[in-house]
Amino acid sequence: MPHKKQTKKELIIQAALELFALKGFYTTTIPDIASALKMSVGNMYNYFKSKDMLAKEIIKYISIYLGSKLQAINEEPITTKEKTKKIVQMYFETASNRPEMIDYFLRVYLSNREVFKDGCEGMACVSEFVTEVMIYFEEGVKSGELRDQDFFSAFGLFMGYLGGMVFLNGEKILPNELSFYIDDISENIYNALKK
Amino acid sequence: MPHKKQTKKELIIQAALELFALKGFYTTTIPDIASALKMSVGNMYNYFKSKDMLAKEIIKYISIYLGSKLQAINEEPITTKEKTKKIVQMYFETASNRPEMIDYFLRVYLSNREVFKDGCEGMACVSEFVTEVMIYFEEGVKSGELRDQDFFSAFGLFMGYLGGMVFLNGEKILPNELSFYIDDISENIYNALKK
Amino acid sequence: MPHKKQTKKELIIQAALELFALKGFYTTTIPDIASALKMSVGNMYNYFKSKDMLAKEIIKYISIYLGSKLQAINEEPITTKEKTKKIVQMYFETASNRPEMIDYFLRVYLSNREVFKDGCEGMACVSEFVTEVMIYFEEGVKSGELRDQDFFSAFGLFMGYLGGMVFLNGEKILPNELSFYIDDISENIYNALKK
Amino acid sequence: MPHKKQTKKELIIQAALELFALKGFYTTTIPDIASALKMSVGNMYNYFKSKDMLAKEIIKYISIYLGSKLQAINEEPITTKEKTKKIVQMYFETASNRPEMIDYFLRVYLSNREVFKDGCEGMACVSEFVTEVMIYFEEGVKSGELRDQDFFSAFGLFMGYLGGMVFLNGEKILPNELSFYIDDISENIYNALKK
DNA sequence: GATGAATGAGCTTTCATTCAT
DNA sequence: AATGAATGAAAGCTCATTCAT
Repeated sequence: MPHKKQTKKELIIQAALELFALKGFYTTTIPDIASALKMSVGNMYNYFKSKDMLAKEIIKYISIYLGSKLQAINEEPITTKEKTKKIVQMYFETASNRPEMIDYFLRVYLSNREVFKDGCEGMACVSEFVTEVMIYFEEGVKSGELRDQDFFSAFGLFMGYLGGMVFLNGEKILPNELSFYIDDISENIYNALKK
Repeated sequence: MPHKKQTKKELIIQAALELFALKGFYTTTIPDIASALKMSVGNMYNYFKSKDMLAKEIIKYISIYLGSKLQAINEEPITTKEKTKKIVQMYFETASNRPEMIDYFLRVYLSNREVFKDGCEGMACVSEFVTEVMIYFEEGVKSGELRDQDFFSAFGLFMGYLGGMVFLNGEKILPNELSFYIDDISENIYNALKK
Repeated sequence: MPHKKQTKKELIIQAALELFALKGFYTTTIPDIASALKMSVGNMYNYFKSKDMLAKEIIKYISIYLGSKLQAINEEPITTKEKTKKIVQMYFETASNRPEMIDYFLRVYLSNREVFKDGCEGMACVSEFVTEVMIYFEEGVKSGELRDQDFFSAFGLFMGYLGGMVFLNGEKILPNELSFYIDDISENIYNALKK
Repeated sequence: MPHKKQTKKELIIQAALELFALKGFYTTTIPDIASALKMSVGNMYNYFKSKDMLAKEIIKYISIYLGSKLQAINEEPITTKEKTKKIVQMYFETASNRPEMIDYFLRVYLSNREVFKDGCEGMACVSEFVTEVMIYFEEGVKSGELRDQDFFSAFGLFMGYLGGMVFLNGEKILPNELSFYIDDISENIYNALKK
């Protein structure tokens, strides 16, 4: 029954994702995850070779999830300015509805180099996501809306900015909800990138 | 000899800062730090109550260090546009010359909530730094150069952007050195914040 | 189908024998054996009650195998001196052609007392083999060729010597192949035992 | 206090040696050893890097112990025939008084290849012992008492024979005490090796 | 007979912290 | 202030065995 196995693997990914994002990679133990799933520790290892491998599968999972959301926006017949806002909106919505996704990205993936060293070189484990940002940017340049600057500078702005805001929100030091900032921020970003 | 104690405390902070930034908080052990200092493990505990307390002292130390650099820029009689560039420059220079400072900020402080939970609520442990960003921003607004938007939105942009670039640089996926991007980035930021 | 069951049981014994001899009893897992046989772990347990029981059945199997080889030699109408050489020859041939047999004997059976404690007391699990050595010895005494010493002293010489040589060969520290030593060794043994 | 550390290391070696010899390498746990010493598990690791390393240090210790006993015999101004008997005697006395030494050799070292693979290649970890056997043999040849056969053939005889007897004794299937066989066995060996 | 997911006890090893010296 | 041996809880991971299908 390969389908059932797939299903259980995803259950594990989901539970581990939430715990890693909430408590951190090193402070979440395999028994923590197993008991959240009412599953035995030993059985966890029938689905993942090691804690590190699990962490890597999770970031892939997130990359695919966010990448597909971005792809949908990229495919809409709208201006780059409108896409910019939609992306910010999507990012903040994800941060609200599935905060573990963004938190994992920021707090587990970006911060524990040693875990992702082997197997996630460069952006190998987040390629689906990065690719879509690249498409957004290149189409904006092609259509004449965006300045043709170095992609990584633009990428750093976009992702750093959004990540920074989500972080501040997580620290509960933003006076308003994330959604409150959507207009300001997408305008800031667009202003920074436009021709 | 309280002076000498202060000195040794700083030596510990410096060594721990480097190791935590390089290897991560959980993968750096107290014996690691002690042996880097050719000091006994037991003696370390004469200067710090616990590994967590050491981590908190380090972030304070960084906050004061970066805060004073920012203060110097804030006090210069130049336009906000010029300040913006100088801040970007200073940040990237720090990232080049003392990478452990920025890395610690990004990879230890921002990512290990559980460690800083008690004692660093809100921005308590980085107040010196945040205060100077606030001053930069408020003076820019007062002088009429910057739009009077929510401070945290501006802060998130500034810090998220710069942090994102340093992260990309650390991952060795930037095609150029950080200094290459100073103009682009300070322009992007200024464009995003200006009136 | 009791016959088919016997067959599969022997397949398991053969595979387990090879793996135990090669990798050791404790470092060979039941899944190792099962996957070598392309059989499920659960099904293995339809044929053997436990890993220990499997180990015991294997040593019996080896005892019967070697015992029958010895019996054939014992039944030949030749002198004890000639038999001695034939036994050495047979032992070394087995060590060359089916090294797992001798290795299992030396490295699994002789070394893991705790496994064979219950059920293989004394020489219970190698009786077929020991019995034939006994016959060889007693006939040699009866015929006047061998000195009538304590059987176990003779047995220890014979088996210890051969085992020691096979061990040295396995360690790859013998400068020559085992067959090179057949004459020397059978002469040494015969000299030691003769009247 | 390096002396104290040395002392404790030897205590650990002695306790581990006994337990490994008695219960086997894999069935003896580090907690077993620690509690036999009334020492904490963690502290054990201040003296040995791993269970495997401990096993390797033990075999070295035994090699040195037996080597020095052999050396004393080798240095006596007696015939090779007399030395032969003394060696058998010494070996059996050790097997009686410190059975863990011989048992470890036979049941742990000889049988768990995988443990000693790295660091004990060839006879690297038993060189002290083997060297003395070599000296015994070569001097016997030089003095004209022993036949000049391949050393390893002689070594296999000697050690295999003695090991086999100790094994049979351990299995409690020898009708007499080991010492009972000293004359028989040393005569057998001498007859086998003499010119 | 056959499967392989599931269990859970138990292993080796690590490490923050303490404390006698 | 300084040492580093000692502690012991807890981690990641393994594997013989079971059992629902």
